[in-house]
Amino acid sequence: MSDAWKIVDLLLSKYSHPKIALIFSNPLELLIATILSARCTDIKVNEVTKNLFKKYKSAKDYAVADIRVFETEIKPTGFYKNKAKMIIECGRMLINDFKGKVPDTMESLTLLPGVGRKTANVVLGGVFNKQVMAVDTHVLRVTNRLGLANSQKPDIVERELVDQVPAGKLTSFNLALILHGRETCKAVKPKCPECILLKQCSWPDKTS
DNA sequence: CTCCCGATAT
DNA sequence: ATATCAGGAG
Repeated sequence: MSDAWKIVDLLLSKYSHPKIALIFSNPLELLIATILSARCTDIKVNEVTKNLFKKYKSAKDYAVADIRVFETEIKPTGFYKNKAKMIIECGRMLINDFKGKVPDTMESLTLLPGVGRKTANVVLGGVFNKQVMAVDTHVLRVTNRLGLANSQKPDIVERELVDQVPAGKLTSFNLALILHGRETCKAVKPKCPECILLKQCSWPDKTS
């Protein structure tokens, strides 16, 4: 696939310096925001965290939180009972096993409840300046349509992309893919006619 | 594989 | 009515 570099360049020229849509000001805030973002729009997460982060400023604040209160505070993000339980346990584990600080390795991050490979990669790329590919629903859909990936399994797709994309551009390409997935290569009614990758795309869109 | 959860778009 | 939304756990 020599198309990969071309696609990377085209997308990065459109989204020159892509940023994470989640609002945060430190590693802990990004970790919590990313856990909350599971199957939820970033807009709703930002609404919730705007108030949440005023109250919860350290791992200990989450560790000692009242679960009932916390559930209502994060309710709009959905799956709130699971997320509340996981985030509070996450705070406890950060205190007990990581001296209250968010770890900066994949192995440690994925030990935390509610943190899978995708969430860990968001944190690694977002605040620890690592070159990573966090495969979420957008990345999965867009790269499969483009022919850059051929799998519905996120960890397989992650490896396929890491193998094809220039190492130094992984994180920015990751964010550009998400923006492209949200604005153009949408799950429902994609805007193929206005897509800058139309020529490199192998996806036969007969619907629109 | 199912479940967790509810708002929004079509 | 149905699909989808920065997924992860059991």
